[in-house]
Parts: sequence; C-alpha cells; structure tokens
Amino acid sequence: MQTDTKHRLLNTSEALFAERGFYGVSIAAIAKEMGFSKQALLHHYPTKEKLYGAVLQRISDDFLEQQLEAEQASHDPLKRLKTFYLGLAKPSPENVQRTRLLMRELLDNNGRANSAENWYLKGFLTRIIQMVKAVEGLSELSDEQALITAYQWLGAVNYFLISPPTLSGIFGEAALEQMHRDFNTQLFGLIESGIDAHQRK
Amino acid sequence: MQTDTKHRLLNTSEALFAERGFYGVSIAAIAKEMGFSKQALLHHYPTKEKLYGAVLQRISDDFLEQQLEAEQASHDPLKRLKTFYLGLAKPSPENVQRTRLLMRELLDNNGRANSAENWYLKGFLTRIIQMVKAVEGLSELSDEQALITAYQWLGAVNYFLISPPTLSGIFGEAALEQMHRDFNTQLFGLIESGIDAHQRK
DNA sequence: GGCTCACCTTACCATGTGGTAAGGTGTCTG
DNA sequence: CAGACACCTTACCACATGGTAAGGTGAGCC
Repeated sequence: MQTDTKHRLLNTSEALFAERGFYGVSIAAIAKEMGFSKQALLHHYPTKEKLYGAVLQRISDDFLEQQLEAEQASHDPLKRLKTFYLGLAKPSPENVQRTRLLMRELLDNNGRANSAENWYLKGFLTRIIQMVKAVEGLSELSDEQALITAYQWLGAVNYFLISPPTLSGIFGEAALEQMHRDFNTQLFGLIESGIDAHQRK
Repeated sequence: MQTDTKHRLLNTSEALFAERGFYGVSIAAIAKEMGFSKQALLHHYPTKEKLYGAVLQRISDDFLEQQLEAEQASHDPLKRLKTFYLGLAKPSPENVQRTRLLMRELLDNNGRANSAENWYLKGFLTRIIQMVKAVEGLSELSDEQALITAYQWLGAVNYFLISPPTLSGIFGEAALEQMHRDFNTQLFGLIESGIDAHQRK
C-alpha cells in the first residue's frame, strides 16, 4: 500500500473514530471522507475491526517512541516524570484526538474481549511504574502503589483533555483559557506533592 | 406511566447505554431486555434521544441530591470535601455504571450540540467550586483555580472507576484489588497536598 | 352502556450497515 | 509480451436500524 494513502487513511479514520466512536462511524463515511469508494477501503483493510486495530496499533507505536524520548530527556527522574506528563497534557489537536480515542477504547473494551488491544497499555503502564519508582526515595513502593500514583495523574490529565467542549459550553471560552494556563502548574503541584507524600513515610 | 415500569425502563436503558454507548445500543435491544416490543418503548419515549435524555436527567437529579447530602454531613469543609470525593470514588456497580455513561457523554457531546445536557454538570461543578473555596485559606482562589483543582481530583477518580476491566486484564485481579485498597488513601493524600499547596502561597 | 386513554401488539418501511462478487486499469517484472 | 498484483470501480445482498401506521385490550369515568 502506498504509504501516503495509508497515512491519510489512518489519519482520517483516527479522527472519525475519536470523534464519534467505533459504532458511530461507518466505513462508508470514512471512505467518503477519503474521496474513494467503500470497497477501496475494504481493499486496504478487509474489515472494520482490522482498520480500527491498525489505528490503535499506530498510536501504540508512537506512544512507545514518545516515552523512550522522554526517558532520555534528563537524568533527574523527577524532572523526567514532569516533562513526560507535560507532554501527555499538551492540548494539541492530535494529542486531544488520541486521548479521546483511547478513552473510548477504555470504555468499550469492557464488552468485547479484545484483550490484544490492551497490550499497548501494558507496556506504557509498566514503563510508567518504573519511572515513578526511579524517583529518589520511592524505590520501596510496591508496583501497585506506584501505579495508583501514576494513574491518578494520568486520570487528571486525560479527563481534562477531553473536557474543553463541555467546559467552554458551561463556563465560556475565556474561563477555559484561564484553566489551561493554570493546569500545568497545578499538575506539577500534584506530582510534587504526590511524590512528597510517599517520601515522607 | 406506571412508576415501576418507568424505573425499570430507565434502569435497563442506563445500564445498556453505559455499557455500549448511545450508538452501540438499539431501542430494539432495550425493549427486548425489558420483555416487550420496540413499540411499547416508543410509546413511553417517542424517540431514542428522548429516552437517553431522560436517563441523563435522572442521573442529574440524583447527583444534586447526593451533593446536598454530602454538604450537610460535616461542618469541616475539608472533611466534607473528602467524604464527597469518597462517595464519588465508591466502586459500586451503580456508581461505575453512571461514571461510564457520563464519561461517554463527555466524549460525545462534542459533536451534537446538546448543550442542554450540559447543565447537569454546571450545577454540579459550580457547587464543587464553592466546596473548595470554603476550605480554610482557599477563599482567595479564583473560580478557575478552584475548578482546576477539583477537576483534577475528579479526573483521577473517574478515570480509575472506568479502568478495572482493562487493568485486571493487564495486571490481574489480585493487583487490581490491591489498587482498590490503596486508592482511597492516596486520593486523600492527593486532596490534602493539593489543598496544602494552595494554602502555602 | 359508551368514551377516553394508557399501554401494548404486529406489519411495514426507507435508510444505512458491513461485507461479497466480479471486473477494470495501470505498473512493475519475468 | 504475458502475467501478477496493487488499487480502484459498480452492483448487489442480508440484515439491523429508528420510526410510522393501525389496531387491540382493559381499566377508569360519565
């Protein structure tokens, strides 16, 4: 497959799946957006699930790459953790889109037993656990404790990332911008004090 | 409408919508679960949207009630805040189900302009802002700062609530139970240190 | 008795769904 | 030149979708 077409297809699929969810998007709609017929799409990916899987796979790959980059950014584990979460919290359209998609995935894979799709999260999470435990004085934490800590931060970040449409609807665009400005500093506070609480014990 | 039937209908609708999302559930499926025909359902709610709206409305009402109860539970604002979030984080099936549904709503109401459905969140959030600012030394916070703080906790709680299926798939049932045991104490730590960070300034 | 009305039924319909079948066109390779 | 193959097309299909139409039953009310 032409890599250009492939990229475009995965891009538009990702955008639509993120926006309306797996059930909310038809392959016909994706094909239309691509400017060719439904069967052209089915030529590239024989089923809707396969296409969806490819979208997830690409995200997974990019995620790993991103994480490895962050790990090389600094020698100070705390600093590394902060820049990593800062990257996750970046409200760029691409980042928001993927967060939306992964959030949907988290909700949907309850029913369908697509355990295979969970592995992208496994690598991601186990690597985060290591990042947390690498911080000074936190090596004694159990994996579960470290994971909870990291997971709470993750929740704070991801939940906020998917909220702007609703928040701006309720409080207005100006308030939302103010929130965006405050978010990162408060996130750092969250991380620092979380670390602090563990270290004090 | 018979209140018993109404309750049952809203219950099953809520469960199915929470599980598979608005697009993932057909009114025929709900009717079948209820044991009567699709048209019996359409007799009670003329469109799928109306039914969905009624489900959201009921949740909204219950939410308000819950919140008012929590506000009368204690005279200490910090304690009130903690018990309130403890209630939100309770992993009861009912609570998990509603969290799932509201999370989906947060994702979906990006596209469709159902701003009306957002008001349930407006009351909820403004009331939380007041709860945060009621804490000693936090009255000077801007609404946005207070909201961010509360929102990060909210994200931590809600994200974890929808994760068990995935987390147990990855790390196993035992690890998940351990996480549940640790979650609340770490949540309190999160709240306390968040408050602390504001007070120190 | 006759009326309304809440609550339910079966029949039906236009539209959209994921997917199959079969075929066409160009490009690259032996 | 022949064949393979990537990439696209139109036609078609069985099925599920949300919703309409029309009618039936029983309880309450005048």
